[in-house]
Amino acid sequence: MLSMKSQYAFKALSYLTLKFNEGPVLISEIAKKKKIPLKFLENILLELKKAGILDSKKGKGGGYFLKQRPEKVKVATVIRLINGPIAMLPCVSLYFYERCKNCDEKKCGLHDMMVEVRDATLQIVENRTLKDLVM
Amino acid sequence: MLSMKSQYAFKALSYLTLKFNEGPVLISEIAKKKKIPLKFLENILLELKKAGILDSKKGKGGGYFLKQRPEKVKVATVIRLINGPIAMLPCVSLYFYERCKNCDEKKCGLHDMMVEVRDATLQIVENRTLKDLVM
DNA sequence: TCATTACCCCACCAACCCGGTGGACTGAAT
DNA sequence: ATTCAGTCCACCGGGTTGGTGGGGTAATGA
Repeated sequence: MLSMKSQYAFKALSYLTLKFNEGPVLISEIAKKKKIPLKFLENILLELKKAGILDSKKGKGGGYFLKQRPEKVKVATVIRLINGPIAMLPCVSLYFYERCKNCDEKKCGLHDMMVEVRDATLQIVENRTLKDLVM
Repeated sequence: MLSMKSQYAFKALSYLTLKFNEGPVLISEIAKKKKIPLKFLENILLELKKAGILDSKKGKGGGYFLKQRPEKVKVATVIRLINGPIAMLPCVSLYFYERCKNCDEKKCGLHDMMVEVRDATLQIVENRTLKDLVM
């Protein structure tokens, strides 16, 4: 399941997508409109900024805004960044791979099935962007 | 991600599937063969029994065994039991549904996408059984 | 320049979950 | 009665989740 943090991230990003090209948006505005705890949102936005998804401007008239066009930001990227692995097992994860202990991947039925699940999921989240979230 | 507990559950169930119709299997045998901490495995098997997937026999010659035929036990059932929801959001879960707060399901882009992910996943795990894990 | 604005950063918190352990008890078979 | 093996319950350390508080610092604009 996606954590609260991930859900907040998507809400905030949706909001910033709608406000794309309208200049910086205050954290407090996003927090209020999307009903996200202010300080918690601060952390999330900062993390998204460090990952290169958002950018910010300090001082009066400052705030956060999308660094890239909404259709350039894949949903999968955001999930991996804020929530972690998309796959159901470490041994089938593309970005967070870890070998199974005591289990031969070559002939593990669970492994094979989870590869299928992973691919079916990626098929969707790798091909959707922030733009799709607000349409 | 599936928890260790879930992975242990699948390992144990695979083993019991191979030993199907050979009578009760000792917890200690499963623990040893599958390298699962004994006491932890105890809890897991008990949970699977309470859910009607396994049955057990006490005393000498006792142990655990599958209550139903391996092809009758869906992977999805085991995941839901030991790991919890399969969906990525509470508001798209079929068995663990919870309403989103401050988010209209009718027009939430994330919601719609997660319904797709859920269905793609269920397509797989609802149609695979313990038997498929050992083939 | 200088105050204000608003992001930046760090430390901390309670509650919960995960992975696992210890010990006592109960029921069945010999 | 004894032994075997599952049942039950309580507990535990450590990590994660979902926050909160407070001060620091960079940019703005008057």
